[in-house]
Amino acid sequence: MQTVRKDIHNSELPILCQSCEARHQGICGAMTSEQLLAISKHTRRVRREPGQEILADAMPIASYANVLKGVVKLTKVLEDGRQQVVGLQFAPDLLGRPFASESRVTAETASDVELCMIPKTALEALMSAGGPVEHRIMMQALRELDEARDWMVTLGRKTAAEKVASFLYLLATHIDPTEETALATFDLPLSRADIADFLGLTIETVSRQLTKLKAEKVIEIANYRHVSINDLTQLRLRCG
Amino acid sequence: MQTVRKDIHNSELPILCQSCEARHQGICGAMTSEQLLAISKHTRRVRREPGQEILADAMPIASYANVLKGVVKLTKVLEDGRQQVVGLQFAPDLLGRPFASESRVTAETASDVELCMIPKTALEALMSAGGPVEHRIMMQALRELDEARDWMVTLGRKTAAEKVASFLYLLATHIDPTEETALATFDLPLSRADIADFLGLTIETVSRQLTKLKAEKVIEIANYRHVSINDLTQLRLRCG
DNA sequence: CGCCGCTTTGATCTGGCTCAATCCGTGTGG
DNA sequence: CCACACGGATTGAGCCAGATCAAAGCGGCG
Repeated sequence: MQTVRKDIHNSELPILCQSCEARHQGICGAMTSEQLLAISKHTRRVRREPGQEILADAMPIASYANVLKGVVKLTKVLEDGRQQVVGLQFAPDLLGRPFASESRVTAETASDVELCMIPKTALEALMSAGGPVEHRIMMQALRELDEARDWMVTLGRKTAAEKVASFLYLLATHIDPTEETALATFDLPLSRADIADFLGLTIETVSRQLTKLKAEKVIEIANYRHVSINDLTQLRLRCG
Repeated sequence: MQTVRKDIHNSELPILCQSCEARHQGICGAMTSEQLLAISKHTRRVRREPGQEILADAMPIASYANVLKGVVKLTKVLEDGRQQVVGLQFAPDLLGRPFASESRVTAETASDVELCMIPKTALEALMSAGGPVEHRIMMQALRELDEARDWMVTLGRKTAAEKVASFLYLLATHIDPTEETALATFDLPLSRADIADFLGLTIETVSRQLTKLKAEKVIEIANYRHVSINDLTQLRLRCG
């Protein structure tokens, strides 16, 4: 699956960075080999199980983190406990709010996740240089803004059936960072409760809509988690 | 109302920029007087009535624009015509998607609006320098991302009553760029239809919730447009 | 095997939508 | 100056998509 890509500078690169997805599309792709070598002395690769908190809302951020594998959900809660997932981060997204002392969201692992932790000071030193690294981070922020606004349409104006279809379509097109086209089969990285919180629905409604898509042969689900998309065009059509 | 603020460099500044809000909090605040003088030769101050399109979705962007006065709504539509307002821009926000050839949203004036049009090439030249101007634009993008995610909670998890209260609270705290505290009285810059599209509700529901807030003495409305907030704490409490 | 947590399925309820009538402020023409 | 028409806003009645409440089903793990 994960093969080491050709890179003319591989010989000068830290071993761990050589096969790293972030080296290509992620922010590390904007660094010179010298910068990469320097920062790699401070980074730390970690693995997290589902349901672990990475950043807490309104808490100081000690580290940024590159998502290397798996899915991280960004959530917000109301005082009374109502929750909304406000974004999903896939490899090779950078986690952490640049230029803010505290996070504005809670970031939690949804699936098994691999992260590359980057100390706040180390990354901010690279950013303040104001070169290609800051630019790459800005591009990610702008992309996230576009995605957030797309999702606002889903939350505000789509039916439950359209919401669930949109969610499956989003996963199919985002879950594999190396793949350009939509994936026909994958494991759901989110529980029904997480999906409900992402779509602004209840668990029961999500379940019923999935059952409906299954009954209509658009998708198949095995073991509650493993999804196969039989008809991607049909799915796209149902996104509203 | 609008007074000329003290600025030690005023004498070197273009006349039009001297009393301009964007000179202070907006992107122009990040420019040197030389840059400001240079770019001011290309900018053009325009006035627009409500309901005018400034940027069209999926269309090339000819110009960026600084909002100097009034409110601009950013909208997206589904094929079947369902519409969602995905953001409101107040002075001194910059309008236009940086580093994209086309807009991802439609921008339309909601109220009477004053804009400072900046040709695409002129602003992008300043940005590619990568200095404080790009940084200031990045800060705006990050703030807009925070706001979009806050609004996702409103769209996905709040009741109609909470949505309307949140909308009024948002206006009270954003409509006047010079004022730090919330405004107790202002004119609604959006029609009931626009408000409904912002909140993911229908016109009728918005109207009923406003009537309810009026009946409960939290607000007053004159002429359908002029709002007075009697009890800001009460309003805040009703935001969920 | 038996418990536990997640998911599905069923029955009922309700907040917000739909459809329809009316109101009201504004602009227009007589 | 008034009569009238028009577009946005309000109000009312009834309905339905999705929420809520409740009861199984199922898979994984000790």
